[in-house]
Amino acid sequence: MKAITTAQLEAVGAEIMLSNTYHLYLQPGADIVAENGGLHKMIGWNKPMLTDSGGFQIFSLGHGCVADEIKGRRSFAHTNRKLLLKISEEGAYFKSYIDGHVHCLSPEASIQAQRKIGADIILAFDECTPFHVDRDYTARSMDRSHRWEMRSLREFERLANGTQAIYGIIQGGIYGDLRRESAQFVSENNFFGQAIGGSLGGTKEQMGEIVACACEHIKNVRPTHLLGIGHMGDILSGVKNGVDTFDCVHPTRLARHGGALVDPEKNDGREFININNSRFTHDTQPISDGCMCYCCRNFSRSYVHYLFKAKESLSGQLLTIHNAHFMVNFMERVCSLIANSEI
RNA sequence: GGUGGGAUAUCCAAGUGGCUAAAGGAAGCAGACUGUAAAUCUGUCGAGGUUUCUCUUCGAGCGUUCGAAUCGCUCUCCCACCA
Repeated sequence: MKAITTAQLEAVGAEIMLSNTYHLYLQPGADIVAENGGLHKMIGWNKPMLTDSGGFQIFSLGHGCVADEIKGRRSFAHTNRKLLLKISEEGAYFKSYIDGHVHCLSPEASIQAQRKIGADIILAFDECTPFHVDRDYTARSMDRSHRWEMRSLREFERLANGTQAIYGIIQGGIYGDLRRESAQFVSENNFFGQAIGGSLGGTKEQMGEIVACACEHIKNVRPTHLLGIGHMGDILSGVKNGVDTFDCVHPTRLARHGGALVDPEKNDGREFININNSRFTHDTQPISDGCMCYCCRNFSRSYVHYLFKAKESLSGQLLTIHNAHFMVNFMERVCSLIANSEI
């Protein structure tokens, strides 16, 4: 988690953290994490943790920014360098963006790295299928992901020490029948839970349909995770379809860029305010009225605005605390709505 | 007192006769951000008008030229060095 300490995260009420196998694999390396006693110990986080398999990052190298692909947008960054070299049955060959060395991340290599990192929940290695790809490719990619997931499961069972659980991943892109097939595949195999991944379409409406379709065909009562989704409306929509957990860079990245999450009902439907805006220069109110986070209890919009204008690193830290608190609080409200049968 | 260098839009700074309302930064203003190569990226950025348009601008003034931020003269102010 960028711009925030684990102590601050705990204070905010966060219960679980997602970490990134791909980045830890390249730097500092899974062995270094293991030498530090595992990731929990290394970063001082005594609560649950999951790791992504690295699939998303590797395939973002081949298609520009996958976040853009998922949304059907053209990527605007990292487009010049082709770092994804080859996808074979064995795994994905790619060049390190750090030093140019060629690596192959296979299901076995990903699981081995995740074993060393030591998160409580790990993910099977899959191919994150992009948006700008035809049905035929999506189908073949899904089949390969299924084979990779089975290899992930076997490697996981081979290395199992009783402290980790593994999720399968539902692929299938924007095609309902493929999503159904993939959901059935994951349900029928011995995963602890399942995550919904890959392209979720070009619009929020399409994303809602795809998630609903995937959830509909899950044939068990295991936990379901929706990968990479974190706007409030999308979370609510996912929850209504039966999704249990989410992960997303949005709250923390937004924070570092000056975006503070707020109640849309009090802000013309907008989910955040841009604290950089000049209208906050003299605004001595807290970011979010009534918010109990460290930032809102102590500081004004005017002060945070000034910190951003002055490019103080504390600026991103304060808003990251606020946004993290805001999301935890939001999910607590969602939980109580479920408890009261209101959704 | 002498010699040399300089003065460009909010700031820094290119530009030495027409392609210059004037490169490039910064600041300012706004936008984007959904399994994090993002403390990043994009747009805008003299004043007006809906576009091809008009007006004002490169220290000040006068001049040369069809045409000047760019050439000449005078002045003002800064900087360096020598007395």
